[in-house]
Amino acid sequence: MAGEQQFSIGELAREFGVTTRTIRFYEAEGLIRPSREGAARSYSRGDRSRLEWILRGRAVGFSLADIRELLDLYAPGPARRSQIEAAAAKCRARLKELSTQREAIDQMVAELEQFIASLETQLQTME
Amino acid sequence: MAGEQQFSIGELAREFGVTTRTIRFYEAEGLIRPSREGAARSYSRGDRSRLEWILRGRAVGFSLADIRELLDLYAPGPARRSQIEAAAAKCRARLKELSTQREAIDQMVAELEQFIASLETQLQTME
DNA sequence: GCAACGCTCACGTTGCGTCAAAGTAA
DNA sequence: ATTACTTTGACGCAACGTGAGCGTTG
Repeated sequence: MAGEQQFSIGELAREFGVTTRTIRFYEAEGLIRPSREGAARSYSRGDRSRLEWILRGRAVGFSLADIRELLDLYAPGPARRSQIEAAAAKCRARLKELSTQREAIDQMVAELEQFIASLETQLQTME
Repeated sequence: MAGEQQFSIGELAREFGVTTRTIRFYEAEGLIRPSREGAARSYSRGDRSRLEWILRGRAVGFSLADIRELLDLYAPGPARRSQIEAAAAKCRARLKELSTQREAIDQMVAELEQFIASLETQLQTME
């Protein structure tokens, strides 16, 4: 029964494209609790998927505080209904922010294209 | 010829939904240079639209350093041909980044919607 | 014996928030 | 005289980056 695969911090960092500093920071913030082999951190599969989850949360723009809250949904056994509803509300709020961001990007694209055009006509009139 | 409208820092803050601290911070970073009426800052229409531009840049995720660079492109100058061409190149680079960002946002939206759906089915199975 | 990896401080950075203490205008 | 607005510090915070200086493992 020695089939329990463990990972070093460097392996996880390479796999997920973050620095070891980031992973240690999440531990200092109480988001992961890897075991130790001597002084070195040793990550189980559970730890690994927990980290993956954190990074996905980060990728959609959640703060670490948000992520901690969402992680707690799956931690203490049965999540309460009110917790789940709160989580869904947060997600919907984030969706709204994202659509605002999209609009800003579209505006910015239009402006940059206009600006480029004006630069090009400037080049035309120079010669 | 006294038709030049000026704005207070508070007016701009309210209009654009930011704090006065934010606006002063941008000034400290050299992004805006309002005139003064006594000790108080006084913003011209030019200053106002400059601020608007900064905020839109911020909304699409540019760093203040990025924004400063882009603002410098708009700034009136001797405008040599090579400079204009460099500016256009930078703008096109930004455009590429923006389309990448849009894709990232679309992905986030999709993931968040999925996650919300999973939360809702959880609520269903609770009762 | 040395490179590659790990560890723990600990200070630096960005983009503001959030007071404090004080001046000014209606 | 009170209220609303402004000013300049100056410290706090999130989420890490970036070393320093050291131990350990192949």
